[in-house]
Amino acid sequence: MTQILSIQNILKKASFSTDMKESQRVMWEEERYTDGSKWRFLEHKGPVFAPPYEPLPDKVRFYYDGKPMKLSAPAEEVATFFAKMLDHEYTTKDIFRKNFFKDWRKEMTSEEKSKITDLNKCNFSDMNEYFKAQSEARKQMSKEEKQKIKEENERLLQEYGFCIMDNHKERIGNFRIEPPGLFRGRGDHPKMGMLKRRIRPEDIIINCSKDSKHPKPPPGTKWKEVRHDNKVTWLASWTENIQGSIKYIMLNPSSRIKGEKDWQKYETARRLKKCVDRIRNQYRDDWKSKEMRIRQRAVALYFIDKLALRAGNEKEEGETADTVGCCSLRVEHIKLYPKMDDQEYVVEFDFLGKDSIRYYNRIPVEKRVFKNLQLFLENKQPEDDLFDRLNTSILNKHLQELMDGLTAKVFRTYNASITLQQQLKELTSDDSIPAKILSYNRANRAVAILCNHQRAPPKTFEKSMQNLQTKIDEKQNQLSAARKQLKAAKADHKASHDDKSKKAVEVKRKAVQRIEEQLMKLQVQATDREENKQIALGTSKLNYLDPRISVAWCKKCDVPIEKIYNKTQREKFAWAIDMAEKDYEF
DNA sequence: GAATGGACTTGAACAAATTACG
DNA sequence: CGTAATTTGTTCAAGTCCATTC
Repeated sequence: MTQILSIQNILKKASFSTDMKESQRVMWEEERYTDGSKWRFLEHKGPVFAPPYEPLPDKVRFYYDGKPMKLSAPAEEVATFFAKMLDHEYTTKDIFRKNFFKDWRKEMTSEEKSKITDLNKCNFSDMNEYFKAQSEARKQMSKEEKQKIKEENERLLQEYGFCIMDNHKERIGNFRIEPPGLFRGRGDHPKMGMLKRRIRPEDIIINCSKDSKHPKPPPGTKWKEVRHDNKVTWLASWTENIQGSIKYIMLNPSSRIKGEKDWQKYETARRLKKCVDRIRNQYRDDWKSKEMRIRQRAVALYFIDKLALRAGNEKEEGETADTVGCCSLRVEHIKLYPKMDDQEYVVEFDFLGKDSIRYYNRIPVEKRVFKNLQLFLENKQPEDDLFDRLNTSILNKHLQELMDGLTAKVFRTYNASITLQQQLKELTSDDSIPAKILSYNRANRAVAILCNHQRAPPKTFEKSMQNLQTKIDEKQNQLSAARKQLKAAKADHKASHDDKSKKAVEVKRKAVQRIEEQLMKLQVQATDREENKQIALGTSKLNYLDPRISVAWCKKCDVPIEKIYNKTQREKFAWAIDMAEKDYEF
């Protein structure tokens, strides 16, 4: 309770606002509650369901064992899910095929079931061609047809894409129900290929306020339930059939409820900044503890702090891909090197983290940490837990005692934001705007590397790099040509000393200058792109970097905010754009 | 405490829209 | 102007963390 109250007080003091009028801002402040409720009034139109299945035209055939076969509608629908994915690597994977086939058979009639017994004898290529042709046809549609679709989408957005929460019209994040399809788990997921069933109104729980106009279910259907729970922020939910977890319809990041939460997150990280030295001293001390659980806790916290690792909750074995975070690291995920090249006490990490993204890092650690790790590894098998006396619950309980509201993920936020701030200070030159933006991207990149935000190198990367290089070469040729011309013009002017030739010199000088700038811009672009090959900047920008740092930097360096944040990002960070001055310190 | 459920944030992949280019 | 490259937006899976129950 004290925690909630203190947050409320912070909210009140800091005049949280976007581009609202003063009167509205006061209203916002009055709308914040101390009892854990999230809203007083909530009205919306309910979700938009996936369009019903449209059977294939008869000419599109499915072949079993070389012979055409007409499928019942339910079996055909599931078959189309597979047919659409034929070019995808998924359909070559054993688990995917096995899971798909098992679930597909459940949708078959008994005749189909007895006939179709081997997926390898199924030929979906005709269906696959059909869908390719369809999407090609969609691309070839006339301007008018495309415009019509766009207008229909816009109408749907206007009708279902917004809700009223308290006194504001807010954008909904995901108002469409997920369509049925084949589950695409990441990495080695044991459930990949399973059928994600179609969601019906009878599966949906609606959440809205009692005194609002309740959303109407589609004709002839009913909601599973209509409830009025203002302790939560979601508008609708349903239970998904793959993991049995709940999915939600929630508001867009631009909404008050998400913005305030985001702001709180950064305020918590700033509070960590004030006491991080104390906490670091504490865990360094704990490396010497006579209790094993405390040493483990302290080493794990060191990793979370230094390497920005995720907490690492336990996962149910066999239900998901085998991935780990800090607390769930196993012996097989680290290697210890007392000496490596010219460094001492090197730890090599190699494991699959969230989304089965590989984390690989070699890092020298302090001797005490190294000795502790050796101790933790004693008498263990590769598949044993590295921190056998620790889990995220224990760790977070400890962190809560060190600072109000502190959890493992706050370190990620804190280290990301503080790194951006430091890097911006270090890297920013008083150069041209493109050079400043390169500096910003480099600072952003340092954070993305810290957080291990990777992306698959774009398919066309090599080619686009080459194209850019060609352009640079061309520009260089242009430049030397322009310089020659300038020289000639100067000589001409020296000879004639007339106004006309003087003007010509000026014109040529300008031309050289322009080309130099263009060349510079291209070179900067090439550097930026090369450095960004496998790094994804978006995730840290959206989730880890206190936007006020970026806003302040833009103001200080005279960089228009539009160069850093696009429209959506400006909407999400409206509160920060409004709040931060050029001297803002994280 | 361990297991489970629930709510919410984070994350890469993919699709659509927009911009750059020949 | 049409096409290709790039950026922006959407999707939905996969985490974190907290509350509840036994």
